[in-house]
Amino acid sequence: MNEKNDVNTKDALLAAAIGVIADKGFDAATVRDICGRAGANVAAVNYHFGGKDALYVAVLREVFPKGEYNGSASSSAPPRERLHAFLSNLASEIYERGNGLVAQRWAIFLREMAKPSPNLDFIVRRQVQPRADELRDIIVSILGPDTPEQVLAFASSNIWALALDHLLTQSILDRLSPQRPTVHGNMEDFVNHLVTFSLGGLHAVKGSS
Amino acid sequence: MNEKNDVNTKDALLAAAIGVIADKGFDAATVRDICGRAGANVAAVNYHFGGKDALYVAVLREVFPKGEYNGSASSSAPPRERLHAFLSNLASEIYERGNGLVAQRWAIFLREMAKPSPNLDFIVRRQVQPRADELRDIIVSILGPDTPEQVLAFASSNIWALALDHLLTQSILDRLSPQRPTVHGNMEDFVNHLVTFSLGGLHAVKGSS
DNA sequence: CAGATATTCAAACAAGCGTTTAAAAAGAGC
DNA sequence: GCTCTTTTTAAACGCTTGTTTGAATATCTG
Repeated sequence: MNEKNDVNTKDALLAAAIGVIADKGFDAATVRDICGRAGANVAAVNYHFGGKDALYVAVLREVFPKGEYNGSASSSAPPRERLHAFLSNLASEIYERGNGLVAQRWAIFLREMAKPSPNLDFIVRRQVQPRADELRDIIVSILGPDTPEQVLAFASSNIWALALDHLLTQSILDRLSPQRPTVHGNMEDFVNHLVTFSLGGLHAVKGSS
Repeated sequence: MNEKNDVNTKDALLAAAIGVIADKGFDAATVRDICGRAGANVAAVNYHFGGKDALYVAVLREVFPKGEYNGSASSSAPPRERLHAFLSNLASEIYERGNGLVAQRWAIFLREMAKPSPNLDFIVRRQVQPRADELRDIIVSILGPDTPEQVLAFASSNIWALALDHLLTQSILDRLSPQRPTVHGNMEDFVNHLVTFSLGGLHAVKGSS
């Protein structure tokens, strides 16, 4: 059967694939590169996973585990605190340094967002849906239950955009103002700014509807 | 020399390349596809441009012409009006329907943002810089000249993120809430919402600094 | 018209891709 | 220790990519 070296090779392939795909994206990642990093033969991917596409699916199941996200704060907490917990949690994940699994998760998510594959549905279900549900709940608790659907949709998009911001525009900002203050060194400032800006925007929208 | 058929073929190649690259991105675009659409031979790209990379440079020079952007509103107008003009102009460009040059411009910009090439510097200089300068000026006129640099940088990023939002997250939103109200049909609502939300956020940030 | 130049074309090239093959190596069960 | 199954391996396959080639065609020049 399969016990010792099998598991090692298969796991090594999976780990290598996560790294390469997070770095270069699925299209640019080559089977030879992945097998090279895993110390395995070129044919290993096909033997253990059945092909490059199937390996990608296995990678996504590993990187986006089911039912991992459980919310940022108690739903009974005051709205401002809930929003702060939500944004703080999101920001610390997105802007985390290093090559940990969380960073790779958002890197893969970003690439799928820019160039969707059939697997984006899966990623959205695992990664975005629970957070989006929570955010919507927080917004309703701020704007009130009678908020028009369109305002709710716009506001949700707005706060998502604010949180994802640097993830998406980092390449631009590097070229636009290379000496700008980094987010990493001012994470607390950044999150507080986000909360203040978001709440200001939400209240303004609430008053005008 | 080159007068009739040369110009025709060269222009046809350029037009075809713009379309294909805006659709699929530079990497996924093949010279055979481009030449096919242009009704030219496979060797035409190398003959007229010297290679695929050089063709891409020519495409970018065509799509991002120099000195095209002249600002959205008079700098003497009231801040709210300037911000409205700025966001309205940006939104109408980004969310414009059809395959016009403006739509292709933002499509190429999005792909470069997600996967930067050495040419992103050029695009930023032509496409982003003038708008970013104007936006910064508008924000200063709202927050005041003594605003800390960090707040200014954060606020600029925030409003850029709000404007680019749907361009970046459209693929997500399609999967998250397929029946959401479209932006295209409510452009005026959307822009007004953006202005209100942004001003609310800015004033909140101003008060807390 | 002739001759030089510019352009098009079918074909081939080298390199890289994911995948397949068949034999060698390693391990499991008795 | 021997047999059967699982895993690894080097080599090759078929395909697509961007690019090159050299001959054929078109265009311009004097």
